[in-house]
This record gives sequence, structure tokens and C-alpha cells, in this order.
Amino acid sequence: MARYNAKESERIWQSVWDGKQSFRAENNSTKPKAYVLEMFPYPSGRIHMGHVRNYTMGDVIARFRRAQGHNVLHPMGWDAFGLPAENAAREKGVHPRAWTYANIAAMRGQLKQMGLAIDWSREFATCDEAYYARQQKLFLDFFRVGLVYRAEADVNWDPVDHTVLANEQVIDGRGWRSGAIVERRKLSQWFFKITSFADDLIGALDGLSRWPEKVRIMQKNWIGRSEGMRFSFALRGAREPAIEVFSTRADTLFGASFVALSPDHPLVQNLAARDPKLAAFVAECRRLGTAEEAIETAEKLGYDTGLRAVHPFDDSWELPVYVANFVLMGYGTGAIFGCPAHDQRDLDFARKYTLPVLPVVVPESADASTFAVGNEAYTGPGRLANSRFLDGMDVESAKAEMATRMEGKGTGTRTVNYRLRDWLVSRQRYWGCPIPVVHCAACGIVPVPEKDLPVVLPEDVRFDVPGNPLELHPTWKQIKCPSCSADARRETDTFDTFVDSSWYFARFADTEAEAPVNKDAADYWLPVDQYIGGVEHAVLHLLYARFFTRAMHRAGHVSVDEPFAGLFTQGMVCHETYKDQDGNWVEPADIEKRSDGAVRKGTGAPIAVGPSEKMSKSKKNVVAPEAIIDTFGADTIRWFMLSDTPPERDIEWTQEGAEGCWRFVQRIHRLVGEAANLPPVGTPIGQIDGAALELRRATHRAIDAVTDDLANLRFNRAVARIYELANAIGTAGDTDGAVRREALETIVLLSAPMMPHLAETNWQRLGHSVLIVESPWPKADAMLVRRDTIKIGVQVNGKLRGEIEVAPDAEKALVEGMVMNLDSVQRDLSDKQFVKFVYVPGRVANVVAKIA
RNA sequence: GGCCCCGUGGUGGAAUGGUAGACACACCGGACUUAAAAUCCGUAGUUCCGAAAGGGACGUGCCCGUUCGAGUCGGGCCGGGGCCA
Repeated sequence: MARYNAKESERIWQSVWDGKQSFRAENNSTKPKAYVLEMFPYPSGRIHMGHVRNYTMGDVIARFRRAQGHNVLHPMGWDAFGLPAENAAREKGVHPRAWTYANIAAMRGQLKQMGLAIDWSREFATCDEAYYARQQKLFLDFFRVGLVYRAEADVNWDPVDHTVLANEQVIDGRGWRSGAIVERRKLSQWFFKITSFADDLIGALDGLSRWPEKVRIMQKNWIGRSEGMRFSFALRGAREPAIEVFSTRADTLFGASFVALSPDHPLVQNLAARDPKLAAFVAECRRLGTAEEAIETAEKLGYDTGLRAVHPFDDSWELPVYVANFVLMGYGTGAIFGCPAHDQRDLDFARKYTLPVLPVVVPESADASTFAVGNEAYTGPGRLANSRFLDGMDVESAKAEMATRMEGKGTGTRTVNYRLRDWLVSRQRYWGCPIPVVHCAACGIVPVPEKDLPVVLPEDVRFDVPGNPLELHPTWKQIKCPSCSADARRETDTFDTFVDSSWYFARFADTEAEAPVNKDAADYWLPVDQYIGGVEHAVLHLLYARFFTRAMHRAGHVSVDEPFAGLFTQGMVCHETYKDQDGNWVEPADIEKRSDGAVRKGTGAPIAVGPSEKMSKSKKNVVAPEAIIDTFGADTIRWFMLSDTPPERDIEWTQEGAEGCWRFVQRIHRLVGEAANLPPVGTPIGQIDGAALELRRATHRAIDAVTDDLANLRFNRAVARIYELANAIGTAGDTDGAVRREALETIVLLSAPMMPHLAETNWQRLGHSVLIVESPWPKADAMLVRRDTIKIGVQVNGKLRGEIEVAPDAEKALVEGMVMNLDSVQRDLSDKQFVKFVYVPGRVANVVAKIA
């Protein structure tokens, strides 16, 4: 019999599905809807194993839901704006547009080779004018409803590349590309008011029951809600206004030993204007950049302004006012009071500048008169001490008392503060969506009128000089003010690419719509029922998309607040690492494994095998999906990605594993091919017993288990159940024809979402004229899933002593009789005294006895 | 430092508080073959007793607890990873 020709078969079925438009989603359907979405790829040029794993999982769910009778939306698009295209332009002289679309074409071809059940009619790229034009319209709508503003902000500025850098692009204080020392600069930037939804973005997390707990916690931490007090310190004998601070620990106010201002605090700016030393200190602080991690780990440095602050509860108590590098302008008010005994950063600072460290919270176990703080601040619970009217209270009561007193005097207010900052969306780059705004000397900021949209990127830009090509373009930014017609200047910033990916799922509902989002279609499809992607997007992308959905709701584009009802974060794809004797990384393709170890192909030089790590170019432990698909076909690589390892964990790619998958593909093909004399399709099953009945039971148990496993994304278990059915078919041998047909049809149907081409081929070989993608999911017969008799373990005092076979509903007394008659039980009980008999129906029987 | 996740054979991993190791990979033995590949059959946690058939003990990172019964639940450690500091 001919072996299964995967290449040939896959090509054929892909073109059949394509010709029949098998995976088109209907916007009008009476079927239940299922929106299955994987995070869309950046068009880097070729797909990698991570894509294969991600899209295979999504495809299995999409095909499974389709077979179960759902109207499935499973689309694909391209997250196509971004810096790599500009880098390619600088390095290779190719235009970002040409580079990007060529990459998309190449990757589309590779994804199609995977045989994904995608509605390609809805495909788009975020760099398509049709898409970013609508994004500009959304921006104007957000502007209209008050969710957009422009403000000065601290940014990481690369003085060589003339651009703003994200925190992740600053490495050891230097620009990741130029290597120049990054400066902190104040620039006018565009912001989305994500903080106005902060409370709701936290509160709604509890309702996302089909999200991983881990992601919900990460988002909660990221938003960082904290309750505290806002109050002021007056300055003694100074003209300057009082310093307003925010603190979550107002209970420790009597332990205060200094007040500290952010280097970016307005008061500091004023003081620095007439104090060159302070100005120099501020400049020094700015060199740290804006990354919190850098600020946290840097040495705590301060500058004594000479000002003296007055304690809010004691007019005679003065505190020094410092400028400190660890105080962030963006958090709270940009000013704090320092209580060294109960805050580690304050303690580090106090030790450096020899300021008092007075404990005011004493743990229950310690003695208030002797309790002292060494090099570790005490942040735990306890009783207040050295704190006048707060003495003896616990921390929570003291906070409440402080709040009541301050609010009573009108000197402070309870405030909720967030770690989350508003979203800075402007980037000084070319390959992004232009922000549709005009700057006019007379009118200020003027949104581009909708009739003038889209603001299209110019094609004739140069990348041979540093800086923003839009800024450098000779004419593009010159425009008349839409409001007063005077000469004005176009905004040359483009959007952060996270904006592009914050609403694409809503566009998929209707990619032809004139409006950014077809509300009726979006109301039908949203929320996404199952979203799948890498955990690295747990915070930013998923938080931005949740914000955007709320903003779109407010602007009238959608009716939901949450974009993704179900979220699944899949693990990475790993591979062993290899090094030669000189310590150079070696690619898996150059390795040959022998019984005595790994060697380099050709030369036979010894190779050291290292641990399995995430596939990365730098470690050369990358296996190209194309090569695998070329050798074994798409079904084999898909089957591998689903087998053995639970989907949320990291999977290790191995050549042996891939070969094992390939053998199973062939085995199914052979099982179907070897099945001689099958009765025609639809032949009813008559009276059966013995091996035929056993096979039939195995078939229906497989349906039952695989259905449940796929519904819960337990792909590895579903795979194991299919192997079991294959083993059962092999064991059963040449039994009743109709039963064998049922078993074979079942294994083909159950494996179809995972190995769709193989399934289609064998479905046809079994005599079906309807495609398997148009065939319904099998149903398990409960009578056959249930067992007539079951084997249960017999224990004495919890130790296994034997096994008996009983009916699932056998009476306890009957089971007890059987158990007590077992020789092994009798032997064990010979020196013991019977106490009681425990029987868990269908599970276990346990004789409890004590030593006589 | 805080919070969260994980720790099971040579390997990936199964296991609603109920017979630990399903299923797969690798290894080994056998059949088929001139040979190899492919395929099929088989053994396989550790250890002890036994010629064998069998039988016993131990076993899910470590310790303690709850329970008739713990990989699973609780407490405390150790190790690995993640997030936030």
C-alpha cells in the first residue's frame, strides 16, 4: 500500500478548501457564534515555531467549534507598522512599505502551508491605508469625548538618532541602536487617558473568569491602585507655596525625618534657576532616564535645598527639604515625606545623609522602648508608638484616625493613587499611523477634519540622516490651518504601534465597513471567545486593548467593555543548545547524534549539548518550520505542537519527537487503508459482543474524552486519547465491519481539527463524498461510555492488597463479602482486629483494622 | 523582600482526596528482511526473596499535620521559574 504523501495531499486539500471558501464566517447566521483569535504576527519575513504553536492551537479550536455547529470567525492580519521596517530601510535601502508587504506575502504563503482554517477574505495589515485611516477617525472620536490630551512629558531622548526611546530600548543608560547616552527630556507628547478607566480596569478583572489568574494579577499590579492621603507641608519663612505630598502611610507621619522632592518638581525648577549646584544635581538625575528599574537600583542621592518644612501636627517641628533622585514626578504629587524606619528607600537615604530614624510602628512581639531599626525598614503590622494621639493603635486604625483628623481640619484628603500612567502614544518615527492633527500659531491644536482624512504617509522619505523622516520631509508638514487657513504645521508624530493592535479584533467583524467598526457586526462577534498568545503581552497589549474597547464603547463604536472573554497564554518553543570546542554556538541542523554523544556533521568534531532554551538566533538553536513542513508536512508539525506538553508550558522541539509524529500520521493512514471489506457508509451496527463491543466502547469513550479535552484546551490529553483509540483499533483486529467502520471514522473525525489534511484524505478513502470540514462532530453514546463492570483496588489500612471486578452500582455488602474473601486480605488481617469497611463506589474498597 | 506558579521513571508528561506512572519519546529484546529502513510483538520506577510462577518492601523535592486513604488538602523548609519591588 502506498504511504501517505503529505505534501501532495496537503496541497490538494488546501486548494479545495480555498475554492469552496470553507472557512468564511457569516455575519448573519442563526448558528451560535465563536470568535477564535490568535495574536496577529509582526511581518518579520518568516514564521517561526512560536507562530506554528500559537496558530495550531487556535486552528484546532476553530475547526472543533465549526464541527460542533458554530459560526466561526477565525481571521488573520498583520501588525505591520514598527521600527524594524525603518531599520531595514536604513541598512538595506529598501522602502519600509516594500519591505513590509514583501514580508507579508512570504509569511502568508507559509501560514497557508500550515492549512489553517482562516477566513482570508478578512485579512488586512495595520499599515494598509484603509486601516490606519479608520484609526485616525477613532483618534478624533477619542479626542471629542475627552480621552486624548497633549502634555509635556519626560522621555528618553537619543541625541544621536534624534528620537524618543521606549524604556525597553534603553540599555545601561544608552540607546540600543546608537549607543549614545540617553537623556531625559521634556517634550510635548500625545496621551490617551487610560488612567480615567483605572478603577474599572482593575474591577472588571474579577469578571474575566476565563483568563489565567497570573495575567489578572499582573494587570492588577501594573495598574497599582493604592489608597492614601494627600496633604501639605508649609515652608518656614519662604515665599514658595506649601509642598503637597501623597502617602499611603500617613500613620507614620510622626516618624518623618525629611521631605523630598522629585528633580522634576516645579518648585525645584524654580530653585534651580538661582542655584547652579542644584541645577547640576538635577541634570545628573536626568541622566538616569525614566526607567523605574534604573531609578530603583541606583544609589539614593539627595540635595539639601536649605528650605525647612513644618510638620502638619507640630508647628515647632521642622524637617529638611531635599531633592532626591528616587522620587518620581509621575507618581502622586512628585513629593514625599520620608519616614526611614518604615520605608526601605527612605532608610537608605537617611543613613546616607545621617537623618534621624525613629520607629513609630512596633511589632506586637517587640518592646516599644527598645525596638530599633537597623538596615532594614520595618513594614509589617504593629502598634503605633512615639506618635502622640496615635499611640497604641494598630496601623489601620492609625491611618483612619489621621485621615479623620486631617479631613476635619481641612488640611488633607483621602486619595486613591495609581501606578498606571496615562499612555504616551506619540513616536517620532516614520513607519506608523500619522496623528491627524494640525498645529496653528493662532488656533493652537486643530484636529484634522474628517473630510480631510486620511492623513497619508508620504512615500518620498529619506533614511540616510538621523531623525524623524516626517519631520525632515521638505513639504509634507506644511499645511493650511483647517480652522483659520493660515500657514500651519502638520503633526509629524505617529502612533505607538500598540495603538494599531488595540482594536484590530473589532475591525475583523467587518473589514469592509466605512466606519472604523461596524457596530452591528461587532456587537454580534465581540467579545472574542478565545484569544491565544504569548504571556509576554500579559500587561501592555492586553491592557491597552481593554482600554481601547472601553474608549470605543464611550465613542459609540461597540457595546462591550471587555474585548477578550477567554484568554489563553501558550508557552514558548525551546530546543537544546549546542556548542563546539571553541565555545561557538552550533545549529541543530549541523549536529549528528551518536550513541556516545553529539558531533558536528561532516567533521565529527565533538559537540557539547546544553540545556533546552527558548529558540533564538543568538544561540542558534532554531529549527525552521518550513524545513519541517517540507520534510514531514504540516499535519506532523501541528501534531507535534499539540502532543505531550500541556499548552501553557514550554515545549521542547526534538527531531525524534517529530519523527514519532510522522510515524503516527502514517499509522492512521495505514489503519484506514488496511481495513478490508468495510460495509458501506451508514451501515447500522447490529447485535455485537466480545471484541466488537470492546472496540465500540473504546470508540465512544474516545469521543467523550476528546470532546471534553478540546473544549478545555487540553490538547496533550486529547492526543493521548487518540493514540489509545488507535491502539484499540489495532488490538481489535478483524472484528465486526460496521464497528470497525465506526472506529475508523471516529479516529479520523477526532483527529481532524489537529491533522486536517490527513483527515480529509482518509475521510474520502472511507467512502465519504462530503468534506470532513463540513461534517459534524461525533456524539458519544452514554450507554457505551459507561462500563458494566469496573476494577477497583482493595486496600487494608490504605495499602493496596488486591483488585476485584464489580458492577459500578454494586451493593456495599456484596463488595465487602468479596473483599473479605480475598486471600491477600485474610492474610493481612490474620494479626489484626477488624474495625470497619470503607467502600467508595466505583473507586476503592478499604478495610480498616488495628493491630490486635 | 512580597505575591504567584512549578518540582512525579532515562525524557515529555497522565492521575474529580481513592489501584501513581495513562499516552508518547528514547533505550533494550524478539519477529520479518541477504541487509537496512519501515512494520509487528514484547520487557521496562527502585529494590529484596524465588530456578520459575509468584510474592514482599520502598517510591511523586524534604519534614510535619489532616484523613479509613495524600502526588492531590493545610503548615514549615529546599530547589527552579515568573511578576512586582
